[in-house]
Amino acid sequence: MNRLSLGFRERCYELIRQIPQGRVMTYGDVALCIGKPGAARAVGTAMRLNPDAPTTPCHRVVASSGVIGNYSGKRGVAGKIALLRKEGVPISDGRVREFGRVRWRPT
DNA sequence: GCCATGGCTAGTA
DNA sequence: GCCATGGCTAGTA
Repeated sequence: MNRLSLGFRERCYELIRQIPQGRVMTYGDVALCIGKPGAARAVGTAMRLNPDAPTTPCHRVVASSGVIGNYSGKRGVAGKIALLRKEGVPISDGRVREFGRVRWRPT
């Protein structure tokens, strides 16, 4: 499947499937990486419509501030936090700690 | 086509 | 203020 033929949502999903366990990306970086700078909010929409969370790991996408952000999968934000913690992402007070180290960008 | 609705955010105050 | 989605309506054919 040629990635240029994929729609916005599929491009998002394909990208976030590359995020390693224990790491996160921001909505804005996802937008940037698929060539749609400024579409952070639309990335949120795509994540909301993710048909198979958490297999397609939309829980690994957080706000640019390090704040966890929303989650429409099982158990909502609590579920998102639980998944991330299980994967080794340090979280307290609703934000990712050591954000600089945990934040991931494709190489 | 228009409009409302969001898992948002850079940049002002 | 931005952008993809989805629902709905004029207004054409």
